[in-house]
Amino acid sequence: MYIDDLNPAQKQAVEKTEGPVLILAGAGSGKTKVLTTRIAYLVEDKNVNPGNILAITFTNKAANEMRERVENMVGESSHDMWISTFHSCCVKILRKDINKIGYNRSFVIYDASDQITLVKECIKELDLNDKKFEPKSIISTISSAKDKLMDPKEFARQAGTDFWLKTVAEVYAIYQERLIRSSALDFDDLIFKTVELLKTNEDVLNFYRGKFRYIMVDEYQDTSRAQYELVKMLAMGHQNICVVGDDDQSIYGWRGADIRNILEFEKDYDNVFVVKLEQNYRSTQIILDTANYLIANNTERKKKKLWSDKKDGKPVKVKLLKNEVEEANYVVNEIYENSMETGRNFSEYAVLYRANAQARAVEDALNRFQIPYNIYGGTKFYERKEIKDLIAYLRVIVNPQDDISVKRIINVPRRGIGLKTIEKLEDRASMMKESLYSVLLDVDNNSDISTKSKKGINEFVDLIGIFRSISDGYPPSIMVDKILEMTGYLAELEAQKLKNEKLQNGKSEEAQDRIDNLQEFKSIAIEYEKRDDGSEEVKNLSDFLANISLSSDMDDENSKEMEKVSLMTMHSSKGLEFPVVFIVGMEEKVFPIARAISSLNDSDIEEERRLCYVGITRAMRELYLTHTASRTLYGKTNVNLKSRFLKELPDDSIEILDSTIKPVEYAGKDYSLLQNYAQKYKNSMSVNKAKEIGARILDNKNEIQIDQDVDIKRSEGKGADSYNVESIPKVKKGTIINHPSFGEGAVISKLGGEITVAFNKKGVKKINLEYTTIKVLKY
DNA sequence: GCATGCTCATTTTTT
DNA sequence: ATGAGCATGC
Repeated sequence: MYIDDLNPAQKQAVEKTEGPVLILAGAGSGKTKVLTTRIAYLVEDKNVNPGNILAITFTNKAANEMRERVENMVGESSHDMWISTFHSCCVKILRKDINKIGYNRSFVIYDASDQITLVKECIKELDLNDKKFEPKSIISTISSAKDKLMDPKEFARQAGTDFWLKTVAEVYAIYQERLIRSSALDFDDLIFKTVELLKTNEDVLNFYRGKFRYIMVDEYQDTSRAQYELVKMLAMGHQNICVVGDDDQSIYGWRGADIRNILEFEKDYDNVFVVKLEQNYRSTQIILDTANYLIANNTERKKKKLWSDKKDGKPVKVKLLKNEVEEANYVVNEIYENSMETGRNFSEYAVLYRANAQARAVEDALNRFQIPYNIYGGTKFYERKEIKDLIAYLRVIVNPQDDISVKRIINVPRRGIGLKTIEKLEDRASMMKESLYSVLLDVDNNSDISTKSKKGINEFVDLIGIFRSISDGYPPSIMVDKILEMTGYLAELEAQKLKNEKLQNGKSEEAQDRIDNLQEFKSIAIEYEKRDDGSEEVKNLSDFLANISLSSDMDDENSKEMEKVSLMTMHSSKGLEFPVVFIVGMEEKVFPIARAISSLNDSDIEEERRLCYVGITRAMRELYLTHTASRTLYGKTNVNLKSRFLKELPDDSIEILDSTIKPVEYAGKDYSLLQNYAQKYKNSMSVNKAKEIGARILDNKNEIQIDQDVDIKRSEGKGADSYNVESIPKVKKGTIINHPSFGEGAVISKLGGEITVAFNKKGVKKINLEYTTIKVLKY
C-alpha cells in the first residue's frame, strides 16, 4: 500500500482524516505525495465516496498533476472527485446556479486586459483626471477589495473622507454595474460571487456542504480572505478540512494572499491537528542549511527546520562579477562546463531572477554560447492581438451582451465603422441601459448613424447572427474556422503577408506568425474537444472559453520536456526543482527590490526574503548566487551593494569565489574559451559562427575597456562590498565625462556623491552619482 | 482611419 | 531598453 512509502510525519498527515488538519509542509517535503496518498487512503481505506472529495490547488499545473497521480492510485473513481483550482471550481458552481444571484449562466470571464479596457471606460464616464487615477492602480485596489469580499457599498463606507479612495469607490460601483450588464465576471468575482451565492442561498450551500465531506486545500499560505471564507463556509459542519502550506513560501502577499490564514488556522478551527513535514527529499543538507539560516531572519513565521539525509554536497557558490553581461557570461560558462563535466542535460539547469527584465542579459549569453533555453513569462499566447480578436468573436457568440468584446471586433476586419460612430452607439446604449449589441440590432431606426456605417453594422450583426444560430451544432474548433473564413480575418492576414512580401519590409513574417498562432489556437480547441477529463459534460463553447481563460502557458507540458536551460523569475519557480540553480542579481535594489527597501512596511522585506528562500530551495545539488558591481536595468546603470540576503547566509555553507574584477582579462579568457567550445561543443557550431562569436566578444572587450575608465573598484577603506561613488576619486573639477542621457560635459564641482556638470548641449546640471553611471572621457 | 513619432513608466502573476 | 499609450499629421 502507498502509505508504507511515507515517513512518520507524512503518515500521520494521511491517517488523520477527520477534523481540521494543518500540514506545514516545507519545500520539497513531499506534500503532493501526502495529499494524493491521503485522497487514496480516504477512498480505499475509509470507504469514502469519491464524489465527497474536494481538493483545491492554485494552479492548473498542480491540479493536473494531482489528478493524474490520484488516478494512478485509485483508478477511474477519481473522476468523481473535484480536483481543481479555486477558480475553475467556482466556475463549475456558478455555471449551475449563478442565475440565483442575478447573473446569466452563460457569463464570460474578463481577463486583466479586459479589466483595463472596462476601467478606462469608467474613468471616462466619470471624467476623471487619468494622471491621478491610473487604471492599473484602480484595478488593483478594486481587486484587493474583492479579495476581502468588499462590495462597492462597503468599499465606499470604508473609504471615508479620503478623496482618492472615494473616487475609486465610484469607479468600482460603475465597473461592477457594467460587468453585471455584460454578463461578465472578472477573476476576483469568480470567488466573490461564489461566496455570495452560498451566503444567500441556503439550499445551494447545503448541497455543497453535503457533497464535499472531505476538503483539502493546497498552498494554503496563498489564499485570500475570500478564498478563506469560501473554504470555511464549505467546511463548516463536518470540519473535515485539511490545509497544506508553508508560511515560509508565501510570496503572493501583493496579490491578496493573506498569510494570516495559515498562521491563524489553529485559532479559526477547534482541535486542529498540526503536522510538520520537515524532511526534505530534494536538496543537499548544505543547501537546506543555507535556506534555513536565511529564513530564520523572518519574525512572522512558524518555526521549522528542513533537514535532508543527503549529507554530501557542494557549498553554495557566491560570485561577484563586473556587470550583468559578465554575470550572464559567467553563468552560461558554468552551465556549459558543468554539463561537460557531469554529463547533465541542459534541462537540469535553471537561472532564476527577481524581475523578468533581467532575463535579457542571460538570453544574450545563452545565444552566444548556442545553448538552448526556455524562457517563462513574457507575452502570453492568449494575450496576442489575433488571439484576443478571435476569442472576442467566440465570446460575443456565447454572450452578445459582452460590450467589451463587441467593441473590440465590431470593426475588425474593417467594416467602415469609425470611432465616432462607436461613440454614438455607446452613448445610446448607456442612455437606454442596454447592451451595445442590442443597439446594433436596432441600428436601422437610428437616425444618427450614416448609411455607410449602418451597412457595416448590419454586416457585423448578420455575421454574429449566423454564428449564433449554428454554434450549438458545431464544436469550438469548427466555429473558429467559420469565424476566420466568414469574417475575412484570415484573408486579410494572407493579403498582408503577400503585400509585405513584395515590399520586402520583413513584416510578412509577422503576418505569417499571426496565421500560425490562429492555427495553434484551433489545435488547442481540437485538443480540448478530444480531452477526456472524466466528466460527461458536453464540450460547448462557453466551457471552452472558461477553460482557456483559466489556463496559461505555464500549464503547457510540451515545452519543458526539451533539453533546455530554464529561465524564470523566482515567483514562477515555486513548486519546481532543478539539480543546478543560479540566482542572479543578488544585489540591494534588485533583490530585495528597491520598492521593498523603501517600503515603510517591514513585511515587504520579509516577503522578499521568503522569495529568496523559495529560490534557494529549488536547488537539488548545486546552487550559485551571483551579484555584480554595476548593473544596467531599465536603461539605467546602477552601482549596487551586495544583497543583504547574501550577508544573512551561514559562512560555513557558502564559498565566496575569487571576485577580483579584471574585466579585460576576463573577456580575453572568454574569447579563448569560446574558441575551444567551437571545437568541443557537441552541436558543433560552424567556423563562421565561431568567428562571429569571437567578434562579438571582442566588441564586448572594447566596451569594457572604455567602461573601465569609470574605475569602479572596491573602496578599500569601506569594507569589501562598497562600490559607491566615493570609489570614483579621480573625478574632479575639469574632468570630461559622458552622461548616458545628457551627453558630454565638464565637471564644475563635486560635493559628496553629487557633481555639477556643464554639459555641451544640455546646460548645467547636478548629477547624483549614486543613481547614474557616467563614463570618464578625460581626467 | 491609419502611420509615425514622442513621452512615460517600469516587480513579482495565477486565475 | 523597451514597449505601450497618446498626439499629431497625412
